[in-house]
Amino acid sequence: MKKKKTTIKDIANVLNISAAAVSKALHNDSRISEKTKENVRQVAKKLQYQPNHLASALRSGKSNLVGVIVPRTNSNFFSSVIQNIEEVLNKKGYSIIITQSNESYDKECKSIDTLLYTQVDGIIASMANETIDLSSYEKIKSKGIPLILFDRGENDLNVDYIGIDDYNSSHVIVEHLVKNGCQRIAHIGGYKRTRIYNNRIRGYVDALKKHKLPLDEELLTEGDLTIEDGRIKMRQLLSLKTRPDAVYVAGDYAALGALQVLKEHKILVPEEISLVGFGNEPFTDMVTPKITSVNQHSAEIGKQAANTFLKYIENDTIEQRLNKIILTAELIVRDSSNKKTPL
Amino acid sequence: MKKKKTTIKDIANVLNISAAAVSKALHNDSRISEKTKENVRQVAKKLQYQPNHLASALRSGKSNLVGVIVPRTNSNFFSSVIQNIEEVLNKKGYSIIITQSNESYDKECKSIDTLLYTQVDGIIASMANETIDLSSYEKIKSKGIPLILFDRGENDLNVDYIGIDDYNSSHVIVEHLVKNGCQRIAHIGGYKRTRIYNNRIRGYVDALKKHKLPLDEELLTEGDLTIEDGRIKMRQLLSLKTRPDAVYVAGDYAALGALQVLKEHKILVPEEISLVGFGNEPFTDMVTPKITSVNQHSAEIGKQAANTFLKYIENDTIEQRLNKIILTAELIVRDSSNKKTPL
DNA sequence: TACATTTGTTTAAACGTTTAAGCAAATATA
DNA sequence: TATATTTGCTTAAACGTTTAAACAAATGTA
Repeated sequence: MKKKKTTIKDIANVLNISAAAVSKALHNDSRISEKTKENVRQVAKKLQYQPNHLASALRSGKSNLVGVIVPRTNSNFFSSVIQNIEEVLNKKGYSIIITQSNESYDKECKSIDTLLYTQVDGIIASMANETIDLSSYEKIKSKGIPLILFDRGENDLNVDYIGIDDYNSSHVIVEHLVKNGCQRIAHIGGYKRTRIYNNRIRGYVDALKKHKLPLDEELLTEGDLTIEDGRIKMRQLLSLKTRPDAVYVAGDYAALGALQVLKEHKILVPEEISLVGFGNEPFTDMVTPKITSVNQHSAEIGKQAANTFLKYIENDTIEQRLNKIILTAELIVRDSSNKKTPL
Repeated sequence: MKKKKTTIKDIANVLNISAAAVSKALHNDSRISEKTKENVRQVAKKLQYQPNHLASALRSGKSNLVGVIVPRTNSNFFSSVIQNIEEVLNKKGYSIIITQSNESYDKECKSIDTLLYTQVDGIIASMANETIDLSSYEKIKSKGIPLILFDRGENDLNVDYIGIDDYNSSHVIVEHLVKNGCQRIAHIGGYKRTRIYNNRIRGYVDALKKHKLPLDEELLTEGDLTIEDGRIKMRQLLSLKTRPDAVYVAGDYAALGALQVLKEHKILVPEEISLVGFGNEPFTDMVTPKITSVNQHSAEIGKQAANTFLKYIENDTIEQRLNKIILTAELIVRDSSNKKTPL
């Protein structure tokens, strides 16, 4: 059933030249005559020659493949990062292999093994929520393969990282809420063990201090930031003796869950409780009221990650080390926190 | 900088046996003694041996890689299909390479070339909206590589296809709207050249006939079904002399755009105009009012696609031919079409 | 004219596996 | 005991490229 594939040798046979000459002709080697090159191109086309990546990668030690690991692809942030990585790398002759960890540590380890096995030339990754043990990532480093982290990183790995300033974003958000007259600001946060969520929490706490607002343990929660998590945490906040007058949620999906609960309780947003999300997912602009959120510059992150990888490829003497590129996030103020009659 | 990678030869040298013996030991060949196998395993572990996929794939002619082509990954439907494909294939030792066409024909061709170049053992694809010329897909077939299409297929390719019954779905939707008292049903459709959208349109037209409803050209539009497209088409419909009393949109994103316009015009949904989407994207359940939509069985489609591929791998004497697996879609009735006082 | 350089090609080895074929030693069979 | 079979390994070729080295022919230089 399997059709015989055309190889470089088949072309060589037709033209009565050596396989080496064909290879060089296809790579536009200066030592091959224009005439031979033209002949090779024609025969290649006629025989529908398709180079065998496995063979060339094996021989040259370069696969021209880059692995990308993301927690999931069905978020706008990640798919936009991926698209931009791909755009930059394709131009330089690289293809990308996308794998999803589904926020699972086990799946992430398997993905890393698969990518190493496939002999990728580099790995660009955003870590799963669950990941604490870094040995899988250390393995990548120990093979001498460039590793670039984005969004979800880890200082201890001592590699490049591209992300936004989470700590500062929290400050900007709290400041915005205070300006709108909020005094009792809650935070539905992610798990502290994930660096970015920890930074958002630290930023939240410090910003409250800065504005001399009470830091109430009850107003600070940790979770996985799914829609359901947002619903649960919001219900929890509503059941407090003194409800918050603003909720800053560390992820848009959870913010959406929170909004659903608020609407179910007929609580006016932002009049009674203001709401701020994080990530600027498209739906934040679609729901009623539109949710204030933070733009994470996914396109820029993708481009920078790809370029960082290319930097190592173009100069393989550079040793990898902790090198953070921190972008300033942008608060997009929408209805959910924009009171008509601010203080 | 590059660390030397451990090969099968390194293990062989340590144990003073041949590389072939090591290879066989690692593959648990029955002709290798338990003792040697154990030794090999230990040394492999100590030297951190990682098999070189390129070499084994080149030699054995099997890459254990399957290419997946989707228009985009940031939709719940596609990312769910992908996740299920991956789940089934991983169990059988296959990894998947995901590529996005971004609905672009050019990008799709490039993706196919990359996948063929990477020597994937099969390709599972959903075609880009733009794609009319099938030569790229013919190329896959001509190489004797199994090709499985899902959601967006094409009869002319004569390969396996897994999808839902679009034609019948339209009937179910129209029936539902009629039962709710709607008489003038519009359809914001996708491009006719894409088979699934064509089927939805045909189903819509035939269902109207069946219920003896007027078929008004003005009520039937074609577009790319983005949010913006939905907004434009909805505005168009509202500007008609006689407005529709129901709108069936062939995609959820466009349905969302349509809903936004309806809300901006303070039109009551479903009281004045009923709305039905397609795809059952999570946000249909999040907006107000919740949008009635059609569940496309993404998980099932993913699993069936993967299993169809495996069928060809397990028995390579089967010739590929047009073989459709059509799943029955499920209408999820929500607020946007559920009138409190139906006929 | 004699030698050096350039041009256009070939030869052969290498990349890291897998695998068919071969072979000696151990074990089974008659 | 002689022969057949099994066990446990080795040898060597192969997969389709790339590339360093070699080399003959053509061209340039003095």
